[in-house]
Order: sequence, then C-alpha cells, then structure tokens
Amino acid sequence: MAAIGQRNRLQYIILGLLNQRPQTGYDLTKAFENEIGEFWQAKHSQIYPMLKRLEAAGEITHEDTVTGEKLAKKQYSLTPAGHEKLVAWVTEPSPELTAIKDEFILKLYFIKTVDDPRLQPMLQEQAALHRAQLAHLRQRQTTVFPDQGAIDQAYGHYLILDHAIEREEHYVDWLEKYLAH
Amino acid sequence: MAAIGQRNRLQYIILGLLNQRPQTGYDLTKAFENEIGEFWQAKHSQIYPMLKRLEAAGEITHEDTVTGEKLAKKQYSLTPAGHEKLVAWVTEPSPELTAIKDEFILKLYFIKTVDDPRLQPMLQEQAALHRAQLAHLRQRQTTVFPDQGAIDQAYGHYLILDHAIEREEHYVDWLEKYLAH
DNA sequence: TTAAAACATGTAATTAATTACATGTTTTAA
DNA sequence: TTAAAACATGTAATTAATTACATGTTTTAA
Repeated sequence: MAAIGQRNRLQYIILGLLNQRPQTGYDLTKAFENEIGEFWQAKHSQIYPMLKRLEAAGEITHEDTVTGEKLAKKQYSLTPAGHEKLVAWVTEPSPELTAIKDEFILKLYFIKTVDDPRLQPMLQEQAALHRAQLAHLRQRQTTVFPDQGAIDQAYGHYLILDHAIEREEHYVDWLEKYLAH
Repeated sequence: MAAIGQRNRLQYIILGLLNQRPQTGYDLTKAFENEIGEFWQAKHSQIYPMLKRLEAAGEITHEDTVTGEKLAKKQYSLTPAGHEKLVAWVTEPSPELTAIKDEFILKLYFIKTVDDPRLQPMLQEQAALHRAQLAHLRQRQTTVFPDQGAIDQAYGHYLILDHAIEREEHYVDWLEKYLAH
C-alpha cells in the first residue's frame, strides 16, 4: 500500500484557516477567492468532502448553528490533534519550487519572430488583465491592512498579499518591456 | 453531453512543440523539464496517452525510426489539421490569470507575528532554493541564446525564458526584503 | 414588494495529473 | 569491461480537481 495522502496540501490549508478562527465551508471557499487563491486553488466541491474527511480523522469538529429562521451552518474548528498536525506541517521544510500554469506565456512560446502580428495584441490583452488584477490586490491591501496594527496581528497574511502585489507589478513591467511604444 | 475536452491545454502545447520540429514522446517529456516546465507541468505518463489521442484525431502522425541495433522511436509530426488547431488556439484570447501553487507562501500565511522563530529559517531556506533556480535559468539563457541570431529564430522561447528569470529575480528580492540583515 | 445576489451545503460525473509498475536499449564515464 | 545514466515507450492504479447537478435561505438593492 502506498503512503496514503502523502501530499494533499489542501487539508493543511484548511487546518490553518480554521486555526485562525472557526469557520464554515462557505467561509473557507471565500478565502480561496481572495489571497489564498493567489497561491492555491480549491472549489467548494473539493472543500466540503475534505471537511468530512478531516472530521472523520478527528482533526476538526463542527458545531451546528442557525442564521435567521432556518439556514443551517456548520462552524468547524480545530481539535488538538488538528492543531498538532498543522504545526508539524508548517515546521517541515518546503523543498518544492512554485508550480505555475500560465496559458498565455505558453502561447508566447509558439510565436517564432518579433514581427509576428499576433504578438503586440497578445501583450496588450495580458497587460490589461494583469493591471486589473494589480488594482484589485492593492485595493485589498488598503482595506485589509489599514494600519500597522492590522499588519502586526496577521503578519503572514500581510506577507503573502505583499508578495502577490509585487508579482503582478513585475508581470506588468515585464509585459511593458516588450510592448511597442 | 458536455463539450469534450473543453479545456485540455496539454494537447496544444504538444502541437506547438511538434510544430517546431518532429519529436518523440521522450523529447517532449524533456521539454517539460526545461522552460516549458516553468509554465506548465506534465509527465511522460500523461504525454504518451495524449500522443495516441492526437494521432487518433488525425492531428499528428508518426514515423518509426530505429537507433543503433533495435531501439524503436516514434517521431511525431503535425498534420495540416493539427497545424490549423494550433493556430486557432494561439489566436484566441487568454482571459485566465496565472494559476500558482506555492506551498511555502501558504505556510507563511499561517505565521501570525513578525517574531515567530520559524520565520527567518523559512525565508533563508526558500532564498537558497530560488537562488539556485535563478542560477540554473541564467545558465540556460547563455547556452540556448548565445547571440542575437538565436533570439531572432526563437523569439517566443526567448521571451518565456526571460520571464522565468525575472520572476525568480523578483522572488529572491522579495525574500531578501524580509530577511533580517 | 420583489428580483437578484449572496449565503449555505452537498453529491455525481468527468477529467487531469501523479505515482507506481513494467520493460528494454544505448551511451558515457569510471 | 562494466555499471550507471540516459534514452525510449508504455499501462495501471490512485488521487486531485473541475464541472455539473441539486436544493434551499437570507439579504440587499431596485
């Protein structure tokens, strides 16, 4: 039998998010639509089954709550076993490089010459896309981290948002380097 | 019935690589270990079945060759239908942002304060990893593109290698920004 | 007051991707 | 001369991930 779930990083991300505060599957899904999504992707159809798995393994538990008249919610939180597993994961080395999938850059690879008429429109299109994403991330930064106190309380969150912003800045700079002026 | 293979970008990458020159599955696998791998990942166990699929669809063909006494190779090349499909893919817009998976950045997210004793060793470890990758990519650049003529013949390839190098440079710079000096 | 958006939770079917299994040849360096 | 590395091609089993299906509640803005 192969080592079960040898990788499976999603479980650790969920443990980490629940360590910050108890949350519902819906809340976790939203987290992947914000900063987390810049460095890992998951949809609710992957998250809900994982929550069941983690609960079955005794690493999280849930409490049923109701909003309004009858909207049922499950508020999940870490057990001591779950917390231990999270700490172990954060502590171990991360020897793997960033895995990137970028369809646009791939298309670029198949442009043979600098005067290909498709090149400039492609660069323009991507520049617009990444400028919009950059503006979005900068907006997030001012709302999520309005002052130094907010940074001090969620330093790691601040770091990854800063990283995402710098990445987009450099992506746009790179595109502009090859944009005809 | 859902649109079959609506996404499936791997097939286009293979078509693009075969458009440059006829190649074997082994050659394609090697391409994913170099620059292509910076922007898309695939193993031979995904590539060989895809080659069969593309051939069955009439988009590529192969020619059997033998190296030495009896080592059989299949040299794949594009058919006109395959070339058409490749051109259509390159021409259509690429509205999706880069998908990134970075386990280290995720771990950082769960570091709550600037004085967490795990922070600096984590940053150091990643800096070493990315500096090594950067050195590797720069080495590639000098060997693959020794002069302007090489660049002019494979401009897209030059662009993506340049992009990969800048990305690693900025990653290292970002890590150093938070490294205690 | 009402329609749309957001909140909330799940499963089924399919596809993508990795890891492991399986086998053999040729070249290179010790 | 020989062992290791690289070349070469595949399939099986498993896991990861997406898309589609399925259903209902609450809040917000027109």
